[in-house]
Amino acid sequence: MSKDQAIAQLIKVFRQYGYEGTTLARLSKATGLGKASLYHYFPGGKEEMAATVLESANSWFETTVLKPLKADSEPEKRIQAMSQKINEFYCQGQETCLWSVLSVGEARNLFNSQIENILKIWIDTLTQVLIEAGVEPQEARQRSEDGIIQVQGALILVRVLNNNSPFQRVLERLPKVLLGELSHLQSS
Amino acid sequence: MSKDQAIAQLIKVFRQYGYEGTTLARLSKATGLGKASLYHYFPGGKEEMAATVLESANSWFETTVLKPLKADSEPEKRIQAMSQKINEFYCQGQETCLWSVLSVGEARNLFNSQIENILKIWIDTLTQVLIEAGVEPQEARQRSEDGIIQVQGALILVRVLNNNSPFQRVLERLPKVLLGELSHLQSS
DNA sequence: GTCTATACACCGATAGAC
DNA sequence: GTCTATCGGTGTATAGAC
Repeated sequence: MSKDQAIAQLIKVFRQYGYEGTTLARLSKATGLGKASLYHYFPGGKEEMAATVLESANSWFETTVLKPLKADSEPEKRIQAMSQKINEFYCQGQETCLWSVLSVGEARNLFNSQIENILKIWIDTLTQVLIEAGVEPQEARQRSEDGIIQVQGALILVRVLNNNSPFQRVLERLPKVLLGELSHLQSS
Repeated sequence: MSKDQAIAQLIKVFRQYGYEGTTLARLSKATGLGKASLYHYFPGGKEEMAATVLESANSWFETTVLKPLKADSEPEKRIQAMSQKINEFYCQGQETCLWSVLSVGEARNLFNSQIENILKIWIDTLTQVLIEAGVEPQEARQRSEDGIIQVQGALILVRVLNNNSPFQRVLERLPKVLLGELSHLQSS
């Protein structure tokens, strides 16, 4: 198993159990590697594994979700592309958000600056698209934050209710919410 | 220190660290009681402490947040009262939601049914108020879910960005969002 | 690179004195 | 009720054979 293949398995464990709930035994079982083998790939141990997994997720997010936002097509198209990729990123809402689970407890001290960075980049990128679509800058920023709020909140509801339809609903209307076609959330 | 006073301290630890990140050492430090004293109050150990804390939070939520929703005043007033109490419940957004942290990892197996119950009651109660306010039943349910989604999502954004203004904004407009005064989220 | 074996700290939990 | 002392188990991490 290559390092990249291992990372793909590790991320599932951190997502499901959070940082403190993730044990080397679970990581070992998920990858099929012994503990000592994990330390061969990640000499820094659990903390390095989490950091690597987070870096990998952020990188995937930037290239797959954010890059299409900076494309040269109409803002509407870009936002729809983003919504689709978000759906993939969270596996139709069935997967917990790595960022939200790594922002609690001790993990917060270790990783929150990385998470804060990527989230701010997301907000900024989305804001820029909305501005290009003709939305006032301040309003654009609020709507961007609101869109992300809805995605994150829906993930929690899905997890608790064991039903991913709220997530699907949020994603489907996300373009309209952002572009204001529902006259939604105008600071009014 | 009485048992109720102890519970008030325990809840802070579980909120901050989640279930697996909460250790008896931290619970002991937060309450000022030795581990053995904690076992005197909670013979079932950490699991019983978490269950008690969750039960206490749910009870507070039902009497403080949900009861006003069933009052005999206008729906608008009731919803505004709810928003105020939610603000208290989450300490102006500075406190993590106990439900969301107890719905990950192993804690999910132990507590999610309790959390699912209280969340469904919240949705149902809110839906009923909106129906009384003249909203169509299906639309009322969706808006109720959306309101809760926004509260939960805002809490995550606040935690990651170290800035509680998204939470304040969500709470301020919550009545309008629910009552549809922003023509918000009509299934259109 | 992967394994078994192991070191050492901390975990949840208990015993028993006071 | 609260404490100190301690148990068995598990946590992270390492050593060393292959």
